[in-house]
Amino acid sequence: MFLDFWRDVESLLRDALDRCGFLLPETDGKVNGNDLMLETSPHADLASTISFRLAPVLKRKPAQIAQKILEAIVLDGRGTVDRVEAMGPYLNFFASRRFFDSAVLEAEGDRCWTGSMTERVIVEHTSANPNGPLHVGHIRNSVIGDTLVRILRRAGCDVEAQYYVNDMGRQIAIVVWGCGRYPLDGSKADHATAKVYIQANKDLAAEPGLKEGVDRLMQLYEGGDPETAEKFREAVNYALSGIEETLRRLNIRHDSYHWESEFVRDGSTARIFDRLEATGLTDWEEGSLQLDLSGEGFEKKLVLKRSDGTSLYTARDLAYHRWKAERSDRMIDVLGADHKLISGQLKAALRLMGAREPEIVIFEFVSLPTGSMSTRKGKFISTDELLDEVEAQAFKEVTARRPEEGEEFRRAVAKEVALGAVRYDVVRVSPEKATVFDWKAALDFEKLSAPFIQYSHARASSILDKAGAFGDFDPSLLTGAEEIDLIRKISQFDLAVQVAARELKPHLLATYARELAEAFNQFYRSSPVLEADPGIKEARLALVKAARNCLRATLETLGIPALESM
RNA sequence: GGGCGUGUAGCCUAGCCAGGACAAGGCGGCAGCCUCCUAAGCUGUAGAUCAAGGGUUCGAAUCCCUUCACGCCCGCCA
Repeated sequence: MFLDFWRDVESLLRDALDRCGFLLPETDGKVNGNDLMLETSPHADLASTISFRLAPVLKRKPAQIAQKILEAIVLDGRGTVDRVEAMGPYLNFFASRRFFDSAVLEAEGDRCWTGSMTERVIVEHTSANPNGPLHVGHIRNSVIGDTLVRILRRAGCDVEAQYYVNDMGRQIAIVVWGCGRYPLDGSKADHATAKVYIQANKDLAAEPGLKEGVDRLMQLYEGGDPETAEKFREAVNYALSGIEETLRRLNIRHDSYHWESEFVRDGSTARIFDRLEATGLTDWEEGSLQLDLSGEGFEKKLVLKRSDGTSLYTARDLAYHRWKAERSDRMIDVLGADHKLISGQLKAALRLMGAREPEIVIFEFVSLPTGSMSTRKGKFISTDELLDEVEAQAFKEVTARRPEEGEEFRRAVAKEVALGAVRYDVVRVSPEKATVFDWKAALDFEKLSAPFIQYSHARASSILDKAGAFGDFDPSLLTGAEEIDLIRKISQFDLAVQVAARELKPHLLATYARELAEAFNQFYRSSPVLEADPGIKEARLALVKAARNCLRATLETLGIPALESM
């Protein structure tokens, strides 16, 4: 849809530039190949500022250049471009009626929501330590990760979502050690694990000599002691079952889980040591194996193996990344800001081995008004707690708005609204922004929120439901400003998905969703559908259906349920 | 101390990477709209020296430098 229009504009503009003999100046960073300086604009469907770029080279005024280019543009009257204007230095391109008509037809037919990307992509996200429940800090990882998975799938990619299970770290050894001292109390698995973990940490802090017991467990596990392995397996699976349950509430599912220990047991971590030693950049210092990354801009050496012979996280992670590289065209890791340095070192080490590097999506932290969260100290708001709270609030809202409905309906709607609200609240903010968790904002269901979008979808569904089947329609009757704005927004779905997928920025799709819902609500207010004259009525019904389909595709891509009624 | 990130109306955020047409939304404030397809909606209005200072440019929220504030990291933790 909109991408077709974009391509048509590009080719018109390129031809015109050729005709004028204007050579495009070298732009230093044309990241997305947009050397024609095209952008969507309030003044046109697409606008180009290319004249500004050409001005210094041609030594002429931008407005004159724009005029010159305009005169060289040849419209054949059959494509998606209707007309071009030069507004001073700006070249404004407008889509044709044919374009809007076909956008309505395609969207109404509901078969136009998948892009043409074909890469195999592995997205690793969440990967929280199985030592407690997901807290509101982890949600950011999970929601950004899952939304990226959905966006890339929508763009056409073959995506596998992976959870990298840390079963070899100290935190887990502490859990296993703690389970030997305290019983799990029968509460939800991840929460029960956290209680043991928190208590074990208190004991360790109070009595430093106890640390030896934990070290011993780690050595036994890395050495492959069967009895110890069984204890770890059990503890990790137990905690993981609770985490999975929470992810399910967030509408998140991983395609596969990969345990760190797999990469020790199959010898691939040992091969990492060999490969890195072969670079000549490693050293044995006091019995530990260290990698010198100063050539890659890292001051401190990276320790790969402890002096007791056990491997460190990064070493195992290197093996995991080599494994992923063999099975994908792209690897994407979603990581918290505290992983910035270590992920830079990981990439550097992969470079040294001649292996492909992952693309890292970093998100900044979510903190509480009282400070940062900590599983170890038991200082966190769990995702379960948040979802329960938001669901309760949503139930109150539904009850106030739809008192006539039965409890089952209101419960079901509250659940979907809460899920949407939480996901949208996380994904609408750009990942590099640190945020402070705010109960009031989390419980607000107004315009800048999922319920706003879900509500638009429900309104559209309700109209279609009341109308029943409708016959032939003529989209060219849709000429009102609100109608055109809505069609334009619908047509831009492919653009929104492509940009979000290319730049790995889920929040762009959140913005698009808000704009789409807004366009629909404005249309809804200004244009009666069921009461409209014959002809207009069918055309508007088709537009409502197109909008409903587009809203549904958008919500689905955000992992938010599209409700028929709320 | 070094590295990375952030700083946009009372509050929360988009725009910044690839500089251009009036700095865009939401919350909160004020004023309107339910004899009409779900008012979780729509319309209008007030509110911003885009942290501060300097520089580059025809043009800077956007690029460069300096300063300040906040966050994260600098472990034989993950």
